[in-house]
Amino acid sequence: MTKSGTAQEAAASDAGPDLGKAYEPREVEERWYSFWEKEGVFDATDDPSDTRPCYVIPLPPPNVTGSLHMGHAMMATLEDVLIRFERMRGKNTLWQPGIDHAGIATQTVVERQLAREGITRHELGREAFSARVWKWKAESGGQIMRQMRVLGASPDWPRTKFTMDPDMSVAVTEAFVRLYEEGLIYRASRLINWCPECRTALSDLEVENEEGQSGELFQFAYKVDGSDEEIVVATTRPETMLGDTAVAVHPEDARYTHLHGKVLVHPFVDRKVPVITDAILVDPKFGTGAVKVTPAHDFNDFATGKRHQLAKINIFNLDGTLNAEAGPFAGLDRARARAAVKKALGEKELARGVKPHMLTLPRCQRSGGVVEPMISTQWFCRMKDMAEVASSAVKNGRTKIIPEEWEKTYDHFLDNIQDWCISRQLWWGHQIPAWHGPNGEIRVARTRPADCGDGWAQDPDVLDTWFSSALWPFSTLGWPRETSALAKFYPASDLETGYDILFFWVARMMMFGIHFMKDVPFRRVLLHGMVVDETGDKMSKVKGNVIDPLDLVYGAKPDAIAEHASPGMDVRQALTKFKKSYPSIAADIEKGVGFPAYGTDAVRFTLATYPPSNKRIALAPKRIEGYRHFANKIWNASRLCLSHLESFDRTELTGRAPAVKGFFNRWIVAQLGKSIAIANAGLLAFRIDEAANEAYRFFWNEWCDWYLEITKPILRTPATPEAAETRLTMAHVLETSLRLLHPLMPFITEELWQRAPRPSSRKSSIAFGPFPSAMDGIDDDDAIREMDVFKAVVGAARSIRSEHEVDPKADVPLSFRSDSDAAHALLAAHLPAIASLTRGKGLTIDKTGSMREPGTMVNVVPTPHGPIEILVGLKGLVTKDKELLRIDREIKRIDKDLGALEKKMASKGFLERAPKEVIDESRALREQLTSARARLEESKKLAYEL
RNA sequence: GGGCGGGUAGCUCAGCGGUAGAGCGCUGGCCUUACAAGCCGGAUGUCGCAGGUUCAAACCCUGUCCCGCCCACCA
Repeated sequence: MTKSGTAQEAAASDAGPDLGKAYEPREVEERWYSFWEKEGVFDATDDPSDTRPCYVIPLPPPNVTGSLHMGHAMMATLEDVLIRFERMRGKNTLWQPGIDHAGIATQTVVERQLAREGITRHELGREAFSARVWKWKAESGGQIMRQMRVLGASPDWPRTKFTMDPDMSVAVTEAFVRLYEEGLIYRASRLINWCPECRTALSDLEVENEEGQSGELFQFAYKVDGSDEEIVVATTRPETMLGDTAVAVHPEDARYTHLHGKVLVHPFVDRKVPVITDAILVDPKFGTGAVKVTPAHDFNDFATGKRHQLAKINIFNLDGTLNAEAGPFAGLDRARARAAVKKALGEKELARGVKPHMLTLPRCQRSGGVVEPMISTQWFCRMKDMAEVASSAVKNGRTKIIPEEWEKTYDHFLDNIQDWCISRQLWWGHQIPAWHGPNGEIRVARTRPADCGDGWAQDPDVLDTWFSSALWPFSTLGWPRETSALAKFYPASDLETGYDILFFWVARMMMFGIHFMKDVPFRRVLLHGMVVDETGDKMSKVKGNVIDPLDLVYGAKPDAIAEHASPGMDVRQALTKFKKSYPSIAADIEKGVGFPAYGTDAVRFTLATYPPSNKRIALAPKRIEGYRHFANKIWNASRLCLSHLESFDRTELTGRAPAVKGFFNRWIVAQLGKSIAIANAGLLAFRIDEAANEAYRFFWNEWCDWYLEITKPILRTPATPEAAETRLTMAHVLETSLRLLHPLMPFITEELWQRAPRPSSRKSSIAFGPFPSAMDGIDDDDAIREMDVFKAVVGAARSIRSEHEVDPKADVPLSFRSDSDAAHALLAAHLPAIASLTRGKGLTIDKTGSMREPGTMVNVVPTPHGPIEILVGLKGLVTKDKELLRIDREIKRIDKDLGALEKKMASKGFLERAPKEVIDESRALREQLTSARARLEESKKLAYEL
C-alpha cells in the first residue's frame, strides 16, 4: 500500500483483501460500480458556469421489452470506452440514457399476456389496456438498464428518459403540431403497407423483403366479352384477380393489337375488365406480355390505375381475409383464397399452366407476417426537403459519418426517400394530437381544442415509435423548453450505433434535428457492425446461436447456454445447434465446461478489438479467453510492481514523466509515450481497436516481457540509486498504463490503481483521469532503436540455446563480434542485463572473431550498427541432442503402448487382432531404436568434444 | 436490377505500396519466488482466381468466381 494520503488509504482498504495469485473478475467487479456512482463519476452538469468542454453521446434507447444481447454489449462497450476516455480527458461528459416504448413489440408482449388470462385488449378497453402496459413496464421493463451496469457502462442514470414519459410526449406533440402547421404532415388515402397480423400500417422501412423464395407464376385466361377470344395473364398472386380492374398490354406488342379497347369478362364477379395499353407497366418479354391490374393491392398497379383512372377495389379485410368484394370467396384468408381461385379457374377451364418463379416476399419486421398493400387513410410526413438538408449536412461535413463508406448508403436513402407513413393502428404509443369532428373536420392541436366538444373524437391512431426516437437528441434535454441542458448538450458530439438503424433512426434524427433545432443533432455518426456467430450467421433464437453476454461475464454451464440460445428447447438438441455455430468451443461444451467466467473487462476488451469497418463481427469465445489471460497478466504484473513499491514515496510522482537517466528506464518511458500517442489517436478517430491493440502490446510485450524482466536483478539490491530510479519509473509506468487501459477495462484498472502509488493531484477514482497524454511519456527514439538491437541480440542468443537443447539451468559462455564501436558500447553497457536474460556467463565483446572454438554456434543479427555476431560456446554443455531426444520420445511412446497392451493381455475379454504379434513388433522396434540411440550418442559425444 | 463489404496461417481477425502479423490452436523446452490464465524457442500461408500499373503489390487498376448485407413497385 502507499505510504501517505488518508483518502488513498481509505480507498485502498475499500479495495478488499490482499491480491491473490489469480485474477478473480467477479470478486473485483462487484466492488466498484456502486463506488463510481457514489463518487459521482457518471454525472454530467448542465450548470452554465461550468466551463469544461462537453462530450455528449445519446445512448440508443433499447426497447423496453428487450433484454441484453451481444449487440447491446457491443454498443455499451464502444460508447462507454468513448465516454470514459473523454471524461478522463477532462470533458463534461453526458451519456444520455433512455428506454424506447417500442410500440408494436410492447403491445404484442402485453396482449400475449392477456391472452393467457383469456381476454383481449378490446374487452379491456383502451385506457385499461394502457394501464396494463404501464404496470408491465414498471415490473419487467427496461431490464437492459440493469444489465448494462454489469458491463460497467457509465451513463448519467438519473437523467434516464422513457419515450412515453410526460415530457417526452409533450415534445412529440409539439413536433407533430409544428410539422402539421408547416404543411409537412398531412393525411391522405394511399396504398400503404399493411400487416394483417399486427393490424396496422407500416412504414416502408418496417417491411423486410425476403428474397429468393421459390414460388410459381400462375397463368390464366380472361375471355373477351361476347367472343371466344381470350387473353392470358401471368401472376404470382392469383387471389388478387378478384380485385382486377384492367388487363394491360404493351402498346406496341403486335400479339395483342387486335384486343386494344376490348372488354373482358371477370369469371367470378360481376365486372367488366378493359384491356388497356401501358408501356410503363408492361414488359412484353415477361410472362405472357399481358398483366392483370389490381390497383388496390399492388404498388405498380396502383400507379397504373392512377394513369388510367381505373377503379380501386379493395378485396381484403384488415385481418387479411377476403371481404364481400370477393364474392364467392369472401371470408377466406389469402392462402386459402389462392388455392380456391386456382381451383375455380381450373373448373371454368381458364387455367393456363404454372411456371416455377423466384419471388420476393414482403414481411412485417415485427410479426413476420406477409405484408399486404392496402388503400388506407393515414398520416404522412413529407420527407423530401428535410432529406435534402440532412444529406447536404453530411456532404458539407457538418456531420461526419465514420466509417466513411456509409455516407453513400445514407445519401442513397435520402435521395430516394418516400413520404413516411407515421400513423399506426395501435394503442400503445403517442396518440395523434388530432380531433375529428362530426362532419369530417380535422383539428390538430397541442391539447384538445375547447370548441371540439360533443361529437368530436381524438384520432385513435398512435405514432410510429421512430417518430419519438427521431426527436431523442433534443427531447431528452427538455425541448421544447429552452433548458440549460439543451443549451449545453445540443448538438451531441457522437452518435454511436449499429448500422442497422442508420435509416430508421440516424437519418431521421438528422432530419428532425436540423428542422427543429436549426443545427445537426451530432457532429459525428459512428457505426459499428452486427455481432454474429462464429460461422458468420446472424444470432437468432431460431438458429439457436444466441449468446447471452452475461453468460460470458459470469460463466455458464452448457445447460444455461442452451437455455439462452434456444429457450424452451431440449437441451441436447439446443447444444447440437449451438456447437455447429461455435465450432471452436464445441469440445468445451461436450466436456460440460461451457463458458468460464471471462469477466466484464475481458468481454469488453474483446468487443473493442474489432475494427468498426467490420460489418460482421463473428464472435469467437476463444478470443475472449485470450483477453481474460490478459486481465490476469495485468493483475500479476501489478502485483509484482506493488511488491517492489511497498515503501515507495509517492511524493516522488509529479504527474509527469520522470526525468530518468538509466537506459532501460528511458526506453520504457519513451515506449510508453509512443503507445499513448497511438492510443489517443485511435480513440479520437473511432479506431478503438487500434488503441486496444496498442495498449495490449505495450503492456504485455514491452512492459512485462522486457522491462519487468530486465529490472528484476536491479531491484534485488534495492538500496542502489539505480534501483531507486527503477522504482520511480516503475511507479510511473504502472499508474499510467492502468489509466491507459481504464476506458477499456474499467474494473481491474480501478482495483489496481487504488492500490498503486500515484501523484497527490489524482482524484478519488481512476475514472476521473487524466487520460495519459504526451506529458506521461518522453521522446527518445534513440532509446527505442538501441533497445531493438538489445532485444535482437538477446533473442539470437536464446535461440541458439533453445535450438541446441542446452540444459536450461546451465550458464553458457557468450561473446559478441562486431566491427561497430557503437555496437560495442551498447553491448558493453548492458552485459549484465544480457547475461540475466540469457544465462550467459563470461560475456566478452570481441572484434576479431578469435573467440570461435569447436562447439561454438553463431547467430547473426542485422542492426543499424551493422551485423552483430552472437557466439555461444556449447562445448560440454549439450547434454541432449535433438535426434537423441526424438528417439527417446519414441521409445517412451512404445513403452507406454506396450504397457497398455500387456495390461490388456492380462485382462480377459481382449478380442482384438493378434496381440502377441503386435507386441513382438513393438519390442523389435524398441530394440532397434535403443541400439541406434547408443550409436548416435557415441558419435555426438565425439563431435562436441573435438 | 443497383449499392456496400468481405475472401490473408487449422479457426477468429489485423495489415491496404516496400523483407507476410496477432490471439486461439499446433509444437520443443522450462513448475526460473508476478503470472503454467505463465516463460523461452519453433513450425505454419502460390494473401480467392486471371491479367495490368510499378524498381517493388496482400495492398493500386481491370476482369472474374464465391460469400454476406442493404436498397428497389417488374406481373
